[in-house]
Amino acid sequence: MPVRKPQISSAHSVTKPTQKTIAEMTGLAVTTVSRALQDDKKIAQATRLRVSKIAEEIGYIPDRAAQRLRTGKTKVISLILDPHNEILSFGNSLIAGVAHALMGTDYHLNVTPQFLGGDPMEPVEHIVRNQLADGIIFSRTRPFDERVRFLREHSFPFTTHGRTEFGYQHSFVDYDNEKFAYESVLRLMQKGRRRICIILPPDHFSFYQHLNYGYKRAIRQEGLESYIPEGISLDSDMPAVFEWARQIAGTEEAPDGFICPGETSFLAIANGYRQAGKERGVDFDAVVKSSSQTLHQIDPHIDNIGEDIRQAGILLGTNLLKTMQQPDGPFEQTIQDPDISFPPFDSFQG
Amino acid sequence: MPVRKPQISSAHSVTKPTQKTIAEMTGLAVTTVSRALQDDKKIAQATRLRVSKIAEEIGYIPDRAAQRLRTGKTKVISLILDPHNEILSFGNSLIAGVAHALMGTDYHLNVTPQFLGGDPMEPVEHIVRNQLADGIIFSRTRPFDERVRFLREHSFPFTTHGRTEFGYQHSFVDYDNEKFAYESVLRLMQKGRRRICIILPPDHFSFYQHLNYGYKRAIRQEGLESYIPEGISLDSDMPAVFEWARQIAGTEEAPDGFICPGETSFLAIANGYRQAGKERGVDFDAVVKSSSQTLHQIDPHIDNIGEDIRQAGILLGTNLLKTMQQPDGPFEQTIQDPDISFPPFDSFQG
DNA sequence: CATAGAACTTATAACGTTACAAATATTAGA
DNA sequence: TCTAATATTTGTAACGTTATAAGTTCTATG
Repeated sequence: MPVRKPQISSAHSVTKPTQKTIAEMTGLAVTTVSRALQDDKKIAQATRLRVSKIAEEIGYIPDRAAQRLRTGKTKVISLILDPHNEILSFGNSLIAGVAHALMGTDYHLNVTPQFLGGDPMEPVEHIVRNQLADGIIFSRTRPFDERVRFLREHSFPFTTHGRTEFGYQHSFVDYDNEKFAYESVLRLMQKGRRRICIILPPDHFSFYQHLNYGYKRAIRQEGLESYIPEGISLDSDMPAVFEWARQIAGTEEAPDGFICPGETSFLAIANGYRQAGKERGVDFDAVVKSSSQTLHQIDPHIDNIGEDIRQAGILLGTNLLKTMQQPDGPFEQTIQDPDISFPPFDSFQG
Repeated sequence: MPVRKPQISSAHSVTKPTQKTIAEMTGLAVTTVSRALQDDKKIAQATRLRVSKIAEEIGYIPDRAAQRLRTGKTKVISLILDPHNEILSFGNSLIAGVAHALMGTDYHLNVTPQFLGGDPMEPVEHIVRNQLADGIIFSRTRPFDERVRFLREHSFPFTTHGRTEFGYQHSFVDYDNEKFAYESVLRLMQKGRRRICIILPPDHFSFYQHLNYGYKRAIRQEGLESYIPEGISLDSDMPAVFEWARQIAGTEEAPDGFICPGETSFLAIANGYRQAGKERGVDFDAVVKSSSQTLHQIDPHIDNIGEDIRQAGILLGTNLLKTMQQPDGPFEQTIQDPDISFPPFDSFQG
């Protein structure tokens, strides 16, 4: 006689618990459960307590798809990341920071890759059109950033890493690149350098302006020579920078001081000069911007100015949350101060 | 004879178009529209064509929340990323690769940060419990990886970057670290190095075994000295590695050859040795594993063995898609070959 | 003790999609 | 021409949640 094997649905019920489950267990209506879970004050406190306790017990987890379908809220923050390598681990740090800010909230972090050289509008439009997030964070703003305009027009919450020059305001976190460049010039001059070169980002970015201004101001003020290489930017391929540095190192016009707003350009230049037989500390010096975890930790003798990108991520996350909670509230705007911690040096070095 | 007027909604309707919109425009039932959009052969080809044409015209985009609520499918692939910096731009490259593989499909990429030092099970459990994705990709497997076991038990589609040693099979992409280590030893020996040191990852990772085995095999074969530093791993802080290198460089037992399966350890060691007055190419040599875009491009004289992480991402993406389409299909397993391209060197260098 | 108001609960409908079963239209075969 | 089979379309219900409006019960006040 064939025996039908008993369906052993283990101790725990097979189907995942919903509000309906809780409603059946408590004898309440689903609506009441829903509102109790939202901690609606119109529901008796005793009920709210009872419901949340049972929810906890049976491991109830709200269905995000259903919530989203009903409310239109995705509970997702989208971080648009382009894989430039100006600062090593820029992406990692920013992700870590935003994720940290979102911990404890019911928001999820979604990282959308922005392909280098691709249309920066594309991911933004995609997210807005497909309702993929409730808020957007992006970086590398331009003075009149199309994305900012688009998101404003659609009243879509966002925060940026970097400033714009629109008449209206929006929430942002930026780094004081002007000060970075200014202080860098002074430091190099202090080391006796006169021909100081700065590697700038492509000129359509906002921080191009800031770096350039700080640099020029210090150069003029100190009566130094300005040197901005043609055809080389922060986004140039490393080999291109390397090759450029190697070639210029042997010429009359070779700079003896470099401002590198990112580790990669520094590495490329230092190597190029070395190939040409020139050593850092002897023939040239450099000030490098890096995030806390990298370069200056392995070479304490590098003149480093820090940009705390993880902290920027945290600020961006919390600011965006604020903006989403009260869309008409004040705009949170932070400009991070450069972390200057130069190693001591003997100004009369032999 | 009364003719049903086609609903002419104003030029641009204000509300976003749904299947209902299309149904009203065509006079079809919503069900028919739904099935036509799925290209169901039971629907007349003419109808399918008409529907898809209109859908295109009015910019219809299926509501993912509704689809998910109904079907249980999220159409999301989750990439779990831990922010180690063994290889610079590991994260960026992997993201770029997976995103590339997903292009053209209707799957979205979702990057879940795995906090360094956090429980590796946590993000996996979170995703499975909350139904946050249809498939998972994660890296840095362990021989008997809990995540693999968990996902298998839940019949949840996944692919890994790295192998495991379970009896059963699963889809993965891995790098031939054994060969990398082996070839690295040979290269260093070829350069006259005898005390060859390797920086290994923490020993619970699968690729610890592979690296270690390849290294040991070559060391034994060539009758060289093995040197594995205590307390230093690929995940050690850069300052710790730097400090260790600086100190050992001055001692009797200082290695003269280094195998660095990642750029950061190389940078730290090279700087440590330099601080101690020892130069690469003179007092020691190193073989570095890096992904295509970084180190060896700015210093062509570094002995580099490449790991194409972007390509790994592409494979992971496509393999996972395959696995999800046919859960009982064969497991795709790829082991990437190290890209060895040493610069020429004069073996009798003066 | 009646009653207004507060406190609390609930039924209904809807978000947009798709699975299922049922209905209708079309074609082929006798 | 009628029937059977096939091709195509449709109505209904449901996924899990929440907003709205409509209940119900309780409490305080006169």
